[in-house]
Amino acid sequence: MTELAKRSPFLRGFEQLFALSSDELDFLHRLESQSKEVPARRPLLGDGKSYDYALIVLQGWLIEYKILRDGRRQVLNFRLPGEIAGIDSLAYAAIPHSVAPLVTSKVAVLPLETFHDLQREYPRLGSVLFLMTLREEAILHQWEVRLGRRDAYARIAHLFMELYRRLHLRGLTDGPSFHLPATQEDIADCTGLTTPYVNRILQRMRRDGLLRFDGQVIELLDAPHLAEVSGFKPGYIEDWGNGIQPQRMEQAHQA
Amino acid sequence: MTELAKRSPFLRGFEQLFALSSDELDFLHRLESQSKEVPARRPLLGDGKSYDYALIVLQGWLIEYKILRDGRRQVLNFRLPGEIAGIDSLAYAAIPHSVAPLVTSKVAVLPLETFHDLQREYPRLGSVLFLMTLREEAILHQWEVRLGRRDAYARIAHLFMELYRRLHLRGLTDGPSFHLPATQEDIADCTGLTTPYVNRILQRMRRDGLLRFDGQVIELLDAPHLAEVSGFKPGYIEDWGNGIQPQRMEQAHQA
DNA sequence: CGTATTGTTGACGAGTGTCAAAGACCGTGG
DNA sequence: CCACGGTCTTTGACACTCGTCAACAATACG
Repeated sequence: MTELAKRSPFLRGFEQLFALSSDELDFLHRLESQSKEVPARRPLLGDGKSYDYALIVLQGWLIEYKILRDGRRQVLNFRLPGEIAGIDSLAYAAIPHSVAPLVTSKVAVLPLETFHDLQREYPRLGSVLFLMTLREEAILHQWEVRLGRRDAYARIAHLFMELYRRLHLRGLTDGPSFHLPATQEDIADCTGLTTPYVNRILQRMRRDGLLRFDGQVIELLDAPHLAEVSGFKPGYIEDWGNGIQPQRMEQAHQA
Repeated sequence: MTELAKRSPFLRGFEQLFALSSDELDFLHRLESQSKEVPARRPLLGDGKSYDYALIVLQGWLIEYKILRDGRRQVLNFRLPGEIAGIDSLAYAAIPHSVAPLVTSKVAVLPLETFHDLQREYPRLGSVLFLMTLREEAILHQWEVRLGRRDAYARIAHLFMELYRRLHLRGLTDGPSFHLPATQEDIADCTGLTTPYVNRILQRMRRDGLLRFDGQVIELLDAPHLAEVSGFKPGYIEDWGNGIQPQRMEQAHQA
């Protein structure tokens, strides 16, 4: 149990799906062992450039984003501990977006060559990565709906709900609160809004008694109502499919 | 060559990446052989339901979409010939979106079991599907940018450019024209706009001499300018990565 | 030929964006 | 310990893109 609590979120992502063989475990361990700390806000991967590796997030928060010609920015997704950023290096000579940490974070390099080894020699692990990618897609679909068909209030509420649940699955929430190291500008660039407007909406949410924040800690005071106004349903995050249930996180949480 | 021109878009998707062994070819052929015709606009997969199969599109146009509680709709993506709809059945017990054909189309069923066989016995094919999924993701990223950070004019222009290039890769364009079996309401639900507004924008584009359409055929009169105003860059569609170049399509095109 | 679907138009209003300035906050160095 | 500079948040006044609603025209379809 203490043994298990020490698992990185990356390893837990696999163990949620099945028990790892010791070979597989070794392999994943080796991957993680070469981790390095990266400073906040300094891009790790640049749109249009070539890389022969992807990044495994071990700690912290990364964003994937694009900058338009006129300087506007759209955040495409967050990358939380246990997720992989930049796998598209596999499919593209020039990756089609940038990646940067929001705060000082810890990442491990995953060389494409190693990735191919993984696919060849540990097909079960390969399948898991494939599944992870499919779940990524489901998340992106939600981002599309949010951007295309929800108003500002619902967009922000929905984003917070999503982040809360994603973090919760990883044992990274604290009761109804979580740490969100994003500026209002970041939130604006996630939701397709502008900074001043995000500010006004956040104030309204506070007045409505839906949330509270000091510093970078957000507390969801009324999650059910937030879910209601934003049309948030957690299925795409928590439905683990095919009868495989997510391992209970309480252990890690209270560790 | 005539041999090759007869290949389905699905097969060609694989052959763009490497030469198929005869075993692999047989396997894919068997998949396609069980195709059936599906009528326009009648949903094939329903949001929240369970399926033990995905669909390979052989002919026609499908959309993936979500309906919100209040009836609004967001189209998430198109599925063109050669693509697979509903692979998320793999990752979710309840798929998180609906799928429907825009017009009478031809699809083949891909049982999940068969999919697992594929992954096990034809790892190279599995890799291709993985790559396809990564490219899906890049396309979804573009949809996010479009919805989040472009105005109505650019959204529509960008959408048309994307569709044109995606179709072109499959040899489904006709010079500067292509068949788009979507109503203005469909376009509105792709771009996060409303039908009347889409209508007005389309008129402006016509007046600006950018495009023309009769019936469901759209002709791009000034693709460079369309690309310019919408910030469209085709890299995410055509960059085939890792030195693998897309097979020339002219052959199929003029067939 | 009707009848349903799709496209088109108008008047109006609401939701967000824009721009610019002022406060709050926070780390840093003197 | 306070002053300073930078980043982030908050505010206001105003403009404008886009949505809403409703009617009508055109087109496809059976």
